[in-house]
This record gives sequence, structure tokens and C-alpha cells, in this order.
Amino acid sequence: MMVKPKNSPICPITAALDVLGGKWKVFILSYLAEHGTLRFGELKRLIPKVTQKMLAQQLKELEEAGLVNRRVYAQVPPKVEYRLTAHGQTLCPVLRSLREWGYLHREKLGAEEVTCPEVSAEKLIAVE
Amino acid sequence: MMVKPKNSPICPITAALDVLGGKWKVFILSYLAEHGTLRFGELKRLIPKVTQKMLAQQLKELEEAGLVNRRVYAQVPPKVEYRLTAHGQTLCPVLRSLREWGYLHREKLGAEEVTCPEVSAEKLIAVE
DNA sequence: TAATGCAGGTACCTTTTTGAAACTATTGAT
DNA sequence: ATCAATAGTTTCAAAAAGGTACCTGCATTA
Repeated sequence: MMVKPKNSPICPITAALDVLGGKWKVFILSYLAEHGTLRFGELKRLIPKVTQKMLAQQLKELEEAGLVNRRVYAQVPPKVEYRLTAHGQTLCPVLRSLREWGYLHREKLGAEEVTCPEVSAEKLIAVE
Repeated sequence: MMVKPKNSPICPITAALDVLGGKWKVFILSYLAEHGTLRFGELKRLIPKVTQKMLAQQLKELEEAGLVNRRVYAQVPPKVEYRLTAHGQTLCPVLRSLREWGYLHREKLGAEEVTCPEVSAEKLIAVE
């Protein structure tokens, strides 16, 4: 996580990356945007490679950032639900466009594997 | 950088984060989107906190990912220009929406500093 | 009485990332 | 002969991030 230089006007990109810059945060936010409400274990199953520790940690940071809401039910075994806060919902367009681009980029990757490795015109050296 | 599990269909988010997930990449891409063409030193000045090493490394990775084009002029002292490739340009909407959200989020942060620290309604414990 | 399910917490360790500082190459200007 | 300018690279060390394995609490169920 980037440290916020307190009392200095930070650029918008920094402000965004400060709260989104964990290894799993965008995944978590994406799934919450898609499913609305998810329990801890459901998120864990949706993101198989995340460890319990990391999932808990990233969720806590997202909660502290005001993007995710944590609702604890007073029952045993425990039940905790996560959802986007109103402010978290404002991320949906960003998440959508990122996801869309990822889709596009993945297509591009797949396409490049089959084309012959010709030198792209952009690699040529320019002489002034 | 996340490792791409070769020959396994990766989700779009992973595909995107694989190439965008460096500490400085989004900054670099943003500035290139904004300015069109930038030399190494210009980028360095635009992002004061990045070190030479990191800037060079992230640029190299962006180039390898096909998002950034590197043009070397055969002159001394060296002159190298960076710009977005066509594929890199497809990121512009993503960068724009991220930047816009960052702007919004920064406003929110500023607003919270002055409001009294009341317990948000979302913090209440639910009982089923 | 013991095991089960859920949502974590924690200590310890390894890996990855990042930073600081010095070094390189080349040529024209002083 | 030396310096300046640009775009890096290299080495070593520090810091951050991440993973593993194990621990907790407690009502319910077998």
C-alpha cells in the first residue's frame, strides 16, 4: 500500500491506487459488484488462490477505506456478510471498464500466440 | 507481477492486472495518454518519486506487454521517446474512469476529515 | 464427549518489490 | 583534458508483501 502523504494534495491516480492497490482488492470488489452480498467463505471460494489471511486483511482494508461494508450476524457458527457501500458502488463503472479491457487484452494475447513473430514496424529505430 | 498460468484461461481481471500491476505503470500510462509522446527524462520529471531504475524497468515491461512503444533516436546524448501503441490506446477509457473515480474519492476523503466522527449506520451489528 | 462449521487471528518465514548509490557510453562544448 | 547531458544498468541492502501452519470461540449435532 502506498502511504498517503498527509496534508498534501495527491493526484487522483494516487488517491485511487492507494485504496485499490492490493493483490486481491479488485477481485473482491468485482465479485461484490457482481453478486451484491457475499459471505467470507463465498468470497474465498470465488477466489480460490487467495489465502484466508490475505482475504481477511484486504477486506479489512477495504472496509477501512469505506468501500466495503461488513455485517456481522450474532449467531454461531459466525456469519459475516460483505457488500459494497454506496461509495464502493461508484467504482462499478471503473471495474466494468477494467474488466472489459482485460477481456480485450486477453483476446490479443491469444491472437499473438499464433501469428508469426514478425518484427513490428514500431520496433524500427528512428533517425532524426 | 502476477505470474500468468500458461495455457489456462485466465479471467479478464487477471489479464488486466497482469500488465497494469506495477507500482508506476498506471502513472506512466496516464501521462502518456495525456501527453502523447514523452522522453525518459520528461516522464521522470512528471513522476518525481519514481527512481530511474523503476522507471526504466516498468517501461520495459510495458513495452514487452505491447502497450508502449519505444523509439530510439540515433544521436548523442541519447534521445528515447515513449508513446502508447495502438493497443495501449485502448486503455484510455479505463484510465479516464479510474482518474475520475480517484478525483471523486479524494473529495470524499477531504470531506470526511471535517465531519464529526459519528458511527456510520453501516457499522451496526445485524441480528438475524 | 467429541467433532463440525465459520470467520477470523497470529507467529514465523520466504519471496518479491523497491530504493540508493555508483557506474556506463558517447560526443560536442569548454 | 574535462565536463555536461541523456538514458539507462548494476549491485547491494531494506522494506513490503505474501504464504504456511496452527490457534480461537461456541452453539449444534452425532
